[in-house]
Amino acid sequence: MIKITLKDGSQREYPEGTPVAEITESISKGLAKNAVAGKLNDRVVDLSYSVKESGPLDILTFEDAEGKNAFRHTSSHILAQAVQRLFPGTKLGIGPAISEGFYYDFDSLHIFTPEDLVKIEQEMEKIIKEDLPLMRTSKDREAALEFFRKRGEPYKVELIQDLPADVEISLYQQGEFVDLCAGPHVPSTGRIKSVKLMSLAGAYWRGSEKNKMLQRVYGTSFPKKADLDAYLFRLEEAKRRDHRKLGQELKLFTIMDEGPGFPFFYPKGMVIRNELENYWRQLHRQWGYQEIKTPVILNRQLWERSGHWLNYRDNMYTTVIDEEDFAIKPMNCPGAMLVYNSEMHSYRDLPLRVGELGLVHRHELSGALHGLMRVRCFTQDDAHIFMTQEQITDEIKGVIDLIDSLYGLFGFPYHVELSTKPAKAMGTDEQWELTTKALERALIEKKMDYKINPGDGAFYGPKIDFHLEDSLGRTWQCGTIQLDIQMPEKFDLTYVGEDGQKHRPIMIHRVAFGSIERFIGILTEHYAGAFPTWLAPVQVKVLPITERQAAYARQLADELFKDGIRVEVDERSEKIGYKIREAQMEKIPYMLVVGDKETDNGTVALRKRGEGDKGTVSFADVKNAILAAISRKTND
RNA sequence: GCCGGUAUAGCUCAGCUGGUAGAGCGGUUCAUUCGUAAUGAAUAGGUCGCAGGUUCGAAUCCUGUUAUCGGCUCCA
Repeated sequence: MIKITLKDGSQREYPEGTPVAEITESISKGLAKNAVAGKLNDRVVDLSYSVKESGPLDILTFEDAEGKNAFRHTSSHILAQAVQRLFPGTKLGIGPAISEGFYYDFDSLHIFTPEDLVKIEQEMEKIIKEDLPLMRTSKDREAALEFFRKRGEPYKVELIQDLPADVEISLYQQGEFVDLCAGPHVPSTGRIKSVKLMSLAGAYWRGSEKNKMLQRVYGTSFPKKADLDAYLFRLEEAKRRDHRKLGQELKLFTIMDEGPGFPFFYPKGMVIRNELENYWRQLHRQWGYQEIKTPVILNRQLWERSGHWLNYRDNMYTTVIDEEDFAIKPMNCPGAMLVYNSEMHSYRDLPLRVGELGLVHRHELSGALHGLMRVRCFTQDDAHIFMTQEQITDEIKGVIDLIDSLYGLFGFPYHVELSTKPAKAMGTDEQWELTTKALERALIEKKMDYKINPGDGAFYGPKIDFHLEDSLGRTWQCGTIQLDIQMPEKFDLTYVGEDGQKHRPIMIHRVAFGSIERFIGILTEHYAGAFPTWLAPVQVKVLPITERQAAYARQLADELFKDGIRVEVDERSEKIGYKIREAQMEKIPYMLVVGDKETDNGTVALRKRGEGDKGTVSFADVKNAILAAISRKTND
């Protein structure tokens, strides 16, 4: 007999070799219906797995991450089976489950079209109806290689060859279809109730551009049709929030053919930018920063000295001036170095915090461009902090606090990653060790959860990256804190210590917004275009019901304008419903409707975004409420 | 950069198998003066991304090119 401990702590005994499915059945019929896999002694297993050892057992359903994985993974096998039925000779790449579904990579002479997806989906539904059981078998290495060679699956052969020697090679079979797979899987294809193929894409074999490009089919699946519908609805909602669409509709920015990756900002987008920058300056003043501005174009020698010419050349735009090479800055640091070096510094000046809203240009691959999120020119809210070794931890902690307060203002969830030494890097391992440890210590002292991102540091130093989560669940790197002892050496930075000797400062590079452009993109999606009043391009719209109230409307607007409020009057001879509809679509936070009644007694009929008609109120009260919302930067 | 899709008026899109361009919104003008998400009428606006080619004839077919969208990170 074996002893099984269930999630609730209760223990049950079963004869050795009882399948997980039977154990599940004995616990609850309902659970058995929803079970997709088991987790025995922390190992995920099939429901058909015969339990031979005692230990804790979790029954996984679609609600569990690992259960979802098995469910989607089986879905990908069904996809591959359908494709091989419809397009015989198609070679299989890999077909894993991913966060929102699954994919399978195929090598086929036939180029798949969106119409094919419909046919494949129908074939998949057939396979689901056939309710084929999935059977696991294992083979030794030679037999497995032979098996896939015979079936004409070169990619599977390559995968087996790369498997570690001691690992069990398992196959899963459903009907005529067999795939190399570690599992686990749901017991039969009939369990996949609702499946949908989403898109087609090219993908390099094993993710390397040196390899052949395969055709990838993306899909998703759910145990219930309603769940699929809910998922599709969420995708639609995400599309409605897409900053590229909203940016166009709300006239915030545009990207034209004439400047791929180089965004234009319209007046309304500039309002948001300027508000963000104003707040940024206010915040940095509080945190003891100074501000500078360095040139966009600087000569080649500088970039050679900083190491960019050697390490970052592929991403840099260059130009020639009077027969001399120049580069358009991809980073602000070398300029800041020159500023630091332009005068002598005492230890009394340190830490010296120098900020710069610097416009940088980087050559990104054309296929990587994406609205404001991935561009070829953007404004970094940069700063360089020059300090002594003793000041490192406090300064890093200060920057973490600054960034946290900035993100908190918008209510953004974020997580932190620590990126370590990349392949292409300057400096010794000891230097990297020292700086990486310093960053880590600050994180530990701040009691922050973080994940290590190996090899993703800047070429001059390790970094702490802040990743925001947007409305699509994608994460975007925004803030970053980089610790650097390379640049101060390259530029021979010094300060005079208490001892009257010259010493080498250590430097922090850091950004909080990251890129103002990207941050605006993220904000747009976050608020679905309904920016809080302090950021809204137009904060108030005064809507006279007829021409008779035009003078009163203008008078109100003037008063608001004098107090710095961004206000417009809609004096067109349209019906009030039409004016309201338009203001609503522009996502204006406050509408002041004025008719004869309001004109006569000096009031307004307030309509607030998201709240609708608030009735008649005194103008002074509304004005004060608006001013308060702006100055407190309320998330309204 | 690579794979696939897309490119028609300011915006969103229609235009079947090739016969020389259409709607709605928006703009302008006029009428209307209206109480909480679209008043009516008239009118202007496009060398169909660009360059070649096939054809009597190309928005439509072919080639190239540019931009854009999705993907190329999730590893049996």
